[in-house]
Amino acid sequence: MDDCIAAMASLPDACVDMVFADPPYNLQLGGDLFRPEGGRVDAVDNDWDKFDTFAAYDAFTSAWLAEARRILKPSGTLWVIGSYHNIFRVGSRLQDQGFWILNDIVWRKANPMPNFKGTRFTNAHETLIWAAKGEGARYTFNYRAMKSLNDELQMRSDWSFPICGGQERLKRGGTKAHPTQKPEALLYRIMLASTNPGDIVLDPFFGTGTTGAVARRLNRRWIGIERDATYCDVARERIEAALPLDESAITTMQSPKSQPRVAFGTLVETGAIKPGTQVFDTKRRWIATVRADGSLSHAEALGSIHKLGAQLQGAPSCNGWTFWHYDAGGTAKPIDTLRQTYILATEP
Amino acid sequence: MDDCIAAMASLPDACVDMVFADPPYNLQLGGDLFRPEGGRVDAVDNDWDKFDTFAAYDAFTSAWLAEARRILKPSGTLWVIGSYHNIFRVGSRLQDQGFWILNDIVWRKANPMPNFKGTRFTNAHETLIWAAKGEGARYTFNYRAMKSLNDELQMRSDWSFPICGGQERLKRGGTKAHPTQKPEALLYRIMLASTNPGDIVLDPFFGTGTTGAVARRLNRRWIGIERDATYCDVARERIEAALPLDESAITTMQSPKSQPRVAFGTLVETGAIKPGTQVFDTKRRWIATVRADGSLSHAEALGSIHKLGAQLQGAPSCNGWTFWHYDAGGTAKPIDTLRQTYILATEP
DNA sequence: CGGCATAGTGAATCTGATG
DNA sequence: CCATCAGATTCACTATGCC
Repeated sequence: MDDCIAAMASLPDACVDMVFADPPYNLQLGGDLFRPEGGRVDAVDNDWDKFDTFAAYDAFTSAWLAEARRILKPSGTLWVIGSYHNIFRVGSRLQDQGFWILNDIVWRKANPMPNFKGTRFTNAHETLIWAAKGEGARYTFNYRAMKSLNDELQMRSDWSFPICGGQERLKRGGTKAHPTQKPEALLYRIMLASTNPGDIVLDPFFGTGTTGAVARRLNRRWIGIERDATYCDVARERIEAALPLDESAITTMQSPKSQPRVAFGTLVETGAIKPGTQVFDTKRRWIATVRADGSLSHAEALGSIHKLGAQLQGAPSCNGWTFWHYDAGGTAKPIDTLRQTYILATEP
Repeated sequence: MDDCIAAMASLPDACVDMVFADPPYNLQLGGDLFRPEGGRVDAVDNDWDKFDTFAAYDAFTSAWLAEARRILKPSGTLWVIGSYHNIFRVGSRLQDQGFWILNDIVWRKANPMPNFKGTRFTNAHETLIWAAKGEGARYTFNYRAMKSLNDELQMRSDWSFPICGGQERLKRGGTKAHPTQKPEALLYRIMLASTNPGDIVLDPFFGTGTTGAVARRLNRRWIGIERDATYCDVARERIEAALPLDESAITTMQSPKSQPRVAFGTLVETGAIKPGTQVFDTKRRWIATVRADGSLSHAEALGSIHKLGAQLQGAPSCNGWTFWHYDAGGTAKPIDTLRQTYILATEP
């Protein structure tokens, strides 16, 4: 239970892998929170007052963003959720601070509250920003896990989830415990996409602890900052009840990138494919010969499986593992098959 | 043909009913990007999208927004479209100038370009901001027309349209006449929602004149500002050919209602089925385990509900929804039951 | 003329490890 | 810092051409 800026300030540099933030955006509520030190302008004019309010909100935003950026590891990422009231201000400030936006994500609400007066479009979505610590920074994106979640199609930037209600909605004395409780499904996808098991996730506006509950289920570590004691109580109770998922269920589809790398030369050395063997592309436009050092030759041309494939096609690059095939008892198989067999045989 | 700020400056105060702006996005692209099959992506590399710094982009944004606000009637509204590269900066500046945001609208693209390298989520939407001239200003919103367009349900803030292609995409010498032509359906909905017949619509970044063509069809007057002479030529030709639509054509402008597609992963995320749950076929020949990313595992085999079902049976394909079952209090039910329940619970 | 295979394309901040 | 190289990576839709 603490003010989020002060609490983050007490943490060391570069200590967390991900920050998820659901900052307040009701400009009236807790107005004094957003006042910059001594900057109160005694205004009567509405426009001036509004400017003052934006300036105060911006100062608050910049302050917590700066702390969040400081405590993020170089490879860490930031997630912020908001609506049109505040998201443009937040997005602009985080760009100013050097954060590098990776995606903006739209959460489409399956069952939003209607616009009762019929004066605008039904507000049926909220916006999330996903940002790395800076341009060119490395970051975690579990591409294969996301693709798997979406029936083997790339996960898009628009996500559909119902709003938080029913059993999931936490109550206190018959009424909702928190006005803007986020669905666990949203945090589930966020953490599965951009963190690994054991990573540390920090939420500076913890509320009733959705971030903590999902982190526990997915075997991530978490830090929650919340200054309202009642919310803290609700969160504690809830997270204790959240059961971690079994290790085997948490493992996700891995990208080939994270598999051990095997050189084609190793397959030649171990006898999986013999020097002198002929390899070819699917349409048999080119036939090349495997050499003792793991290179391929075709007429005068010579190079690695990738380089030769690219050169012959006149392409900028080529994945030799899937381009070149060998004859396996009458049927053509990509040489990648040999690599997979080798990996399976040598894995402990 | 003119610079947009100078051209707007030559107009009197409060003379237009609506401004639609599709400003440069400031994409900040790096080097060439190649597709997996080898082709090169034809990127937006035009000079008009190049800005040295955020500060330069912001100054440009504030300048054209100020002119747009000046020439708007008190009851007029502004529409701006952008992506995460620029929309937060634009939104923040327009709020600073006193514009009052009415909605942010998400254009969900039915057929976006994929993320070829698998490094981020597929960028599948763009964002529009709809704003009145100030807080409390009167404005036009044709609530009934929008509700009617949407099968008698309130129009939501997320709109689905295909990107502009096919016959609609304007060509010049065999290639696209403009790199970022917007679909007419988008402008159609915007004008139908927020203007009346005879109103004046101004577009400071006219391009190939989508705004003008739709305005003519809907019997609105228009002003287009464009400094590129070639774009102007294309626009003139196009608008001359644009004929007012009859009723039957209007109904075809609506996007076809797409069948709700639910990924198995969504059921895992929303807790409808938990990671670690065991699923099996009717004859219980195979038992598989649900994993956190919505894939199934069975011994060494691993894949989507469809892929794994096909693989185990040695079949070319398999409908995993009806093949796999779960234990529902003693009786086996196909996992499709869960999907149907989810659709019923979340469809508006 | 239809069906099917192949090719092309769209506002994109699009690799990572090693030397 | 840069250069080099292994090797991973795509969805929906339109247009064209062949049979």
